Amino acid sequence: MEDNSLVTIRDIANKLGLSVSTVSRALNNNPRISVKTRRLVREYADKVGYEPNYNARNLTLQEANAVGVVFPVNERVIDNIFYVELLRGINKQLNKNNFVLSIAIGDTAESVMDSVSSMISRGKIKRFIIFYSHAGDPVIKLIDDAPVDYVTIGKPTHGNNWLYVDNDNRKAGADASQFLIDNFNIKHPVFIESTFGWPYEEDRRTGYLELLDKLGIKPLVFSIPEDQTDSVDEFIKEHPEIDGVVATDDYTGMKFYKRFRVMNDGRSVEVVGFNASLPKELVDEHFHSVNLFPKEMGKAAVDLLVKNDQEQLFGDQRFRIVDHEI
Amino acid sequence: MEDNSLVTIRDIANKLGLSVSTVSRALNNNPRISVKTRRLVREYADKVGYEPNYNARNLTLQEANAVGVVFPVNERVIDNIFYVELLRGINKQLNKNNFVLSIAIGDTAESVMDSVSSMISRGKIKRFIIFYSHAGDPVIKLIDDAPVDYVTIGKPTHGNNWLYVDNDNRKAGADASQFLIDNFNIKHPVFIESTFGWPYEEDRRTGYLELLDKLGIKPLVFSIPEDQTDSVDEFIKEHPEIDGVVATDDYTGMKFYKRFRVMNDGRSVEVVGFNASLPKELVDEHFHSVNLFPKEMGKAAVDLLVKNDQEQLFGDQRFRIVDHEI
DNA sequence: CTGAAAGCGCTTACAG
DNA sequence: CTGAAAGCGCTTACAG
Repeated sequence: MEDNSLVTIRDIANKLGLSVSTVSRALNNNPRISVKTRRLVREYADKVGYEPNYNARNLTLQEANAVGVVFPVNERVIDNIFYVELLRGINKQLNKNNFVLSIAIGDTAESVMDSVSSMISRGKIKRFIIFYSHAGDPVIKLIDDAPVDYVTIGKPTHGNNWLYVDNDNRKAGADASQFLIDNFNIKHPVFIESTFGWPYEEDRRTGYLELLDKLGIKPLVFSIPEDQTDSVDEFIKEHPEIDGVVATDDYTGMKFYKRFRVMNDGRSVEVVGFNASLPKELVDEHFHSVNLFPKEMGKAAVDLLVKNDQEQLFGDQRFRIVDHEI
Repeated sequence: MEDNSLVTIRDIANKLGLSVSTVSRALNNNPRISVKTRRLVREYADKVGYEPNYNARNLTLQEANAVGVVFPVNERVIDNIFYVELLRGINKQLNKNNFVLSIAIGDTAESVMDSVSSMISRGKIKRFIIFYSHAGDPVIKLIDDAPVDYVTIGKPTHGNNWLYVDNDNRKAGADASQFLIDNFNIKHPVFIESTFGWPYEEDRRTGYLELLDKLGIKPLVFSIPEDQTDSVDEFIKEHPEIDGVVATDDYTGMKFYKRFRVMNDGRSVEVVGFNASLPKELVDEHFHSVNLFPKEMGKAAVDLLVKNDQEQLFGDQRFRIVDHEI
C-alpha cells in the first residue's frame, strides 16, 4: 500500500492518459466504458490505493452516503444494550454498501430534532433509522414531513404506513408461553405488561391469549405501573396460583420477579421476558428471555433503506420480519 | 420559517447585492467585514433559513466537521449502558460546535479498522473518540499512526501519551471503601477485581489499599475469573469474615454478590461497584455503585478535541478528570 | 467508447 | 472594507 492520501481521479487520469470523466465512469463500473479500460483503471486505482472523497461525491450528488440513526429521548437504560446491538447490525451492513453511520441522540425532543434537521438540511442525509415507533412522536413527524426515507424499529400503530422492521410479536408471545408450559409444566401463566400499551405488547399479549385459549387455560393479564409496587404486591397476593410469568420485556419481567420473590419468601417462579438483554450473571436460572436478534433487525433496516440487487426479491413489502428464538 | 432547502450563499449575495466572498466571510463572522454588513447578512440568512452545506464546506476545508466514535469489539453487553450515556454527552457538546457524530462499531478488529480507515481517507474525519484505552490495540495503533487527533475514554497504560478522559479512580476506590465503612460499619471489606488488570482497576485497588492502610484495616484482594465460579466459592468459604465488597465494576460486583448469596443461604452483603449501570429494579438495596458521570466524560472528550475559547483555561493538559459520586 | 466542460456550494489568497 | 477568481474532487449531460 502506497501513500494514498493525495490520489484523486485526476491523478489516475493523468497517469493513464485518460480523461477524468472516463476514470470516474470506470470506477463506477459504467458499462459505457470498455471492459478493458474499466479493468485497467480499477487495477491502477487499487495499486495506488485510491480512496474516493465522500465530501466531493456527496456535494455533486446532493446526497450524503450516510444513514442517520435516531435514539429515543426517554428510554430505560437497560434498553441501551439492545440499541448497541442494533448499531452493530446496522453498521456492518452499511459498510458493505459504502455508507456511513451518523447518530442523533439527545436529552430532549428539541435537541434530537435539531440534530435531525441539521442532518437533513446541512448534511444532506436522506435516510434514517428510528429506534422506536411511537405514532405522534414529534421527531418522527419531522422526518416524515421531510423528503427522506426512513425505517422504524417496531411496527407503527394502526393507520400509519411507513417502512419498519419488527419481529412476529404475536408468535413470539405464543412461543414464550408455550416454552413455559412445555418445559416447566406451568399451569397458570400470567402475562405482565406495562401501562404504555405499545403495539408490540399488544401483539405479545394476543399471542399469549390465543395460545391459552387453544389449550383451554384461563388467562390472566396484569399491567405493572412504572413507579409504585403496592398494586403489584396486592396482585401477587390475590393470585397464589401463579406458577409462570410471560413478561412484555426483560425489565418488566425482572421487576415482577423481584416482587414475587419478596412476597413469597424467596420462592422462585419461571419467567420469560423479551430481548435477551440481561447477561446471565445478572439473572438466575429461572429467568428466560426471547432473543429478538437485534443485529439481524439492524441489517434488515439497512436493506430496506439502501436498495440492493436482491431488493427485487422483497417486492413492494413495506417491512421486514426478523426471526426470534427462545 | 420559509423554504430553505435551496438557499445558498450565492442566493443571499445576489439578493443583498454583495459578493459571494463577502457573504461567506460575514457568515463566518470575519472581522474584515464591517459590523453593519455582517449583521445585515446574518439577519437575512436567518430570515430565509439559510443552512450551510456541510459537504461543500468540508470539501473546501479538506476536513469533515465530524467526530468518529470507536466502540470496542468484545465488550460486555452491560457496558453498552455506559457507552450510550457517553454518546449522549458527546453528541450534545458536538451539536453546540456544529459537529456531527459518526460511529465505528463492528464484530472484529478488522471491520472496525475498515470503518476507521474509511472515515479517515474517504470521510476526511480528523478527530476520534475511542471508548477504551488498551495499549497495543490495533485500532488505536491505526488511529495513532494517522494524522488525526483522538481522545480515549480511560487513561492509557504507562508510557503512552495520548489525550484522554478519565475519573480519579484512586480517589474513587478510596471513596467507595470509605462509603462502606461509614454507612454500614464494615470491618472487613474485600476488593474484587477482574483478571484483566486494566489501569482503572489498579487505581481503584490502590485507593482501596491506601485507605485501609490509613485506617489500619487488613486488606483483602481477589481476582474473579471471567468464566468459572469454583474458585470464587472457595474464596468465599475461606473468608467468612467478609462483610463488605468493593468491586472493580458493577458486573464484577454483581457476579460476586450472586455467589456470595448462594454460598450463604441468601444472606446479603453490602457491595459497591462502579458505573451506576444497573437500574435499581435489577439490584437490591445492598448493591451500591459509584456514578462516574458518563455524560460529563463525553462532554469533556469533545472539549479536548474541538478547541473552544475556554480551551486556554486548561493549558497544555493532555487529559480531563471528571468527578464521581456515591 | 471517450473527452471537454459545467456545476455542486463553499473558502480564501490575491487584488484593489 | 469588498470583490473576482481559483480551487476542493467528484458526476454527468452533451458532443463526437
